[in-house]
Amino acid sequence: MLTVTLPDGSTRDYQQPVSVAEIARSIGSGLAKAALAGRVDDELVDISHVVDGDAAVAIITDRDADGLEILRHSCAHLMAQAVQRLFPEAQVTIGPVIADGFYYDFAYNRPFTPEDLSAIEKTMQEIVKEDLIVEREVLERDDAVKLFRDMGERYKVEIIESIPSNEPLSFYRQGDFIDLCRGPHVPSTGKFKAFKLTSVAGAYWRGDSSRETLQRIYGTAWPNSKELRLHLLRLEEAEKRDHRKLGKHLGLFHFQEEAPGMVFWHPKGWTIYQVIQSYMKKVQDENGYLEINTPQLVDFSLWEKSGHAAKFSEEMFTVESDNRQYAIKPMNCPCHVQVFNQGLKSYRDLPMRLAEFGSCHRYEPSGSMHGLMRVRNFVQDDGHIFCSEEQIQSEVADFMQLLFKVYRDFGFNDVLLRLSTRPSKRVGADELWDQAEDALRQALDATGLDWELVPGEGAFYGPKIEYSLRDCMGRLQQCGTMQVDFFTAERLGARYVAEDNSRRIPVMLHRAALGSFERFIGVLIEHYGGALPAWLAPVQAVIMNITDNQANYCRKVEESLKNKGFRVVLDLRNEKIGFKIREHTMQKTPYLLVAGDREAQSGTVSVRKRGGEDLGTMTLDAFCGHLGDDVAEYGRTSSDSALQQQVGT
RNA sequence: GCUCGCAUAGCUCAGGAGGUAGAGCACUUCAUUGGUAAUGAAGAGGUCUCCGGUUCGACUCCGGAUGUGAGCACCA
Repeated sequence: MLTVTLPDGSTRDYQQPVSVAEIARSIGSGLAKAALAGRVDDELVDISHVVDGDAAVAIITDRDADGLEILRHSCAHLMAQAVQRLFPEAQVTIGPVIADGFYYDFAYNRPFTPEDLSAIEKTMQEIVKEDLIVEREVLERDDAVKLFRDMGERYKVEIIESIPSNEPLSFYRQGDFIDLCRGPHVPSTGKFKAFKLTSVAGAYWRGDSSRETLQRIYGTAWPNSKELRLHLLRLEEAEKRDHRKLGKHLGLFHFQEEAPGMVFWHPKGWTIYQVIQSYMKKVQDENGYLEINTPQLVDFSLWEKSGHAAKFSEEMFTVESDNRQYAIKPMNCPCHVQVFNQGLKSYRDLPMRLAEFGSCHRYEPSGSMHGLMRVRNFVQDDGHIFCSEEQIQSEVADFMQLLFKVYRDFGFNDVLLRLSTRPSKRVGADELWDQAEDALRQALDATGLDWELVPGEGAFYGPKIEYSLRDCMGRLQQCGTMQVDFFTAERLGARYVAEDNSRRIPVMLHRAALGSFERFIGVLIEHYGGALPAWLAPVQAVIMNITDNQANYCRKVEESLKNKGFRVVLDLRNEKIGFKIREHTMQKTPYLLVAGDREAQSGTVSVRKRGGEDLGTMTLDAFCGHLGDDVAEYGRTSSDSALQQQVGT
């Protein structure tokens, strides 16, 4: 006799051990059919799993997040089986679940082509029709090694051999295909309803660039074809919002072969950049930062002293002049220490917050560059806070307030916080790392927000908090950073006089809110799909005449709006009004002002928003008020966001 | 940097057994002065990314370089 408690709190008694599938069947035949797996006392299991004691049991279907993940993981197996049917020489390696789908890496003597993908997809459909039972088996490690060695699957053998020998290993078999897997999996291959193979790419075996390249196939899987279609639609939408495409279309910037990874900003793009920069300048002023500016070229020896050359010399641009080796600065920190070092500093000077819109050059690997998102020349909204150990926490907390305000003004309410701790290659004593990591941990806890730990991803000189924005497509964009550094100040000889007249080494906090202007603008363009809010829009309003009669009136309107500080342009071209409306709508100008004879006579403008909304005819003053309000709103959206409630601002 | 693609007019893209190319939009000119997402006509515009090779002949085939795309790796 055993009692099973279901998620709704109800209980069911069974006379003898019972499988999850049987429990599902005893609840209802519909559920039995939909069952993909089970959750027994918080552990995910196959539906064949037998419950032999009192337990809390939930039936997992594809409506469940876990169920969808299981479906996708099983779909990776399905794909591997199909690949091996079509290409018996292909060796299997690993095939995990990723966001929205899965991939599987194969070792094969040639890359897969798009034609191969459709063939594989077809074979997958066939296997689905065959509705093969998926069975779990447990093998001893040595038996497992033998099994896969006999099949000639040397990658699997390597994986199995790397697992401790005393662990029994589970395998899943479907027809003639067997794979090492923790599971659980769907009960049979008939359970898949909607999947699609999306792309192929090379990937390194075990993620190690010194090892062989495998052929990776990406796929996506959903509970039904409608959701699959929606997903594909979302991908299309994302493609339309691609900042590289919009940057060209809206005339914001360009790249060219002579300066790979470096931006040529056009007037409109540069306007956006300048608006953001003056906004950040203001925010920093209000928060006690002192803006500075430091040289582009700095003798290589400084980078040796700071420790950057040892780790990044390959990625630094260098210039030789007068037999001296200079580096084009890849970062601003060492220069900021030089500013701090001028004059004897007292504890009374701390915290000293130095900020610079610092242009940096880094020789990024060619394959890593991506539009504005990853470039070789970028400008950070960089800042270094020199402080005492006691001041770390409040400085970190203050910075977070600044950061959340900034993000909210740009229209981002969802921020993900991650703490990256000591990497294997690092400088300094572990006790200092303990201290630095603790300081950040406490600062994170103090926000009351959730945060994630990412072990081993810190900078070589200290742990860091990374702030990622969730954009409107649900993607995470890492922008802000806060890093605690106990080493650089010491290496570069920074000292201050403490209360007891001793010389102490200041702690250095490296911080940026936007990260880089380039990347941040890229994120903004994609987040807004190019339709930037009025405060950021390079052109806030366009004034259009209907016939030449109103040209002078339009010029007056332009002048008066410009005098009020608005960014407006005139369009007096000899074109029909519909044509002009269409063009400026496509250029995503927030406000389209039309002036015909009626408006010219009454001193008004007819106002249309880029979305097509007609605000009617209003006086110029009324429009100025409207636009002024809109600009003052920044990009702030829903006032009830969880983030705002939690940080209480 | 690695794997595999891609590179044709300002932009978006066609094209051809290897015989130096085409559309739409944009641009210029002319006509048109029209009230909320495309007025009409004409014109101009190209060393088909670059360097080699094969060939009577290469934009097309082969090799390389550069840039770029999707991933991977990297990211102070």
